[in-house]
Amino acid sequence: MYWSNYFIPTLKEIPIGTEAVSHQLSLRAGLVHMLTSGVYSYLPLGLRVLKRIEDIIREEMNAAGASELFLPCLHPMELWKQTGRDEVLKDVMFKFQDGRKRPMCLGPTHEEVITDLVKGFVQSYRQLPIVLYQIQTKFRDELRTRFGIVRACEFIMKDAYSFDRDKAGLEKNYQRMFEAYKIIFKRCGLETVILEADSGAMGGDVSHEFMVPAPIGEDAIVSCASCEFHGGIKEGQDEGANCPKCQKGSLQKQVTIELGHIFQLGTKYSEAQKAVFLDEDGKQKPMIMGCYGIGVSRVIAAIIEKHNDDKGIIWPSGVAPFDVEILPLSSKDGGEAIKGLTDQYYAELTKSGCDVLVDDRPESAGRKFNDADLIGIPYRLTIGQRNLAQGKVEIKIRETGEMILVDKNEAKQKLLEMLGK
RNA sequence: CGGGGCGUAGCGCAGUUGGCUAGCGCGCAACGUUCGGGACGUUGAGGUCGACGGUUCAAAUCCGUCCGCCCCGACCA
Repeated sequence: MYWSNYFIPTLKEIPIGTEAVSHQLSLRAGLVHMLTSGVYSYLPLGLRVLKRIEDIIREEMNAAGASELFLPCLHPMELWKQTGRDEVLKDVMFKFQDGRKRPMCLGPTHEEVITDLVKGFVQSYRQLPIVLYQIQTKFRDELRTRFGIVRACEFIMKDAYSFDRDKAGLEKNYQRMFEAYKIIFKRCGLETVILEADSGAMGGDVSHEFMVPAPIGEDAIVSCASCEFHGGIKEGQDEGANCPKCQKGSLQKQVTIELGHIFQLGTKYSEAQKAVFLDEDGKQKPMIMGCYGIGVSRVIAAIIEKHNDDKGIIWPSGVAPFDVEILPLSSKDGGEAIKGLTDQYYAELTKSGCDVLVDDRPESAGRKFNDADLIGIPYRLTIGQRNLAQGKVEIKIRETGEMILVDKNEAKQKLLEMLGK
């Protein structure tokens, strides 16, 4: 991709009305744009990151035996009445009437829709278990939006649902999802704290939250300094109190962002919606359900929150919008050689499976360097007359700031090694 | 939904005890000079001062109502 032919509107100054680093940087690096409070467009660079994260999620969900589908955003209120959640969630639902005067809402979550779908196709225990997931926009009428895409009215979520014939099956699927989540967040460059949690309006008994400690979190937790105990702050432990688990360490307070939440739902929805199957013993039973969510757009904010410096974003390689940025410097003489080499690297690296961005804009060196630091591509290949006169080009590693001069004929190989391609 | 802050050009801001044609920096357009860490000069385009109403000879500035955005809290599948 050539920058001059792409759309990366970077901002030099910090936008007004932003406090969170991730909010500022997602705006400044041209990742997202606010339409109105809590409603964001994803610009090309932001969309690339989103797709990288989605692909990681897809790989791990598929590996865990889940099948991807895509459910509607438009839901008839009739469906929500079946579980009574039209009342429970009435404050967060965007509700309206369609042209035929049917009461409708924009889906804030999809338990009712998926249960309705599955019950129509499954009659026998032989068809279970089933695990389905989707990556889709959710709509919640948040009175208080927060920190840009961290808490928005319209956001992207991965939601998965498991259907089992018995509790043992549910526990097995739950465990698989639990393990998949750990891998997903790790691949996104995030260290998570896993917490046993309340099921809230979702219902069910067992539930775990995947939290990332960050200054802009919405939930406070306490962690033990000497064992791996974590707990919600609501449980009443004070900072500095003795750990209830090991009795030795003192509790430290942390603020966290919730990125994932998984639930063992049981039969709450299947009973209400009559999603039943005929078991081996000839008896009709409600399906045992679990649901598993990840706030995908929120993951972007968490990554930026954890991976940045005063110059900008530092993308972990697994989610970076590009692998390499080639930065040719304009020059009075030698311009042709620089351009030729740039195009050659671009073609060769692309052919080798790298996503490459070329900053071919006729801008000053300083500006291009600063923009490169801001958008945070892991590796930068600088081609300038000064080094080229010695037959060298420069590779800069965004994370460490390390700069390596390499022979121009070895740059491609070196980069492929660094990228592990 | 309670409390606080803010709203002047695409972005960041000044101007607010009422007073001339509303200003600065960045960005943008043109030309020239530059070219390894946000270059320089010259010229230029760009504004319902958030909206509506009021006070006044005169309102970005004072008063009222509303709208929008941000932060804290309540809420949060």
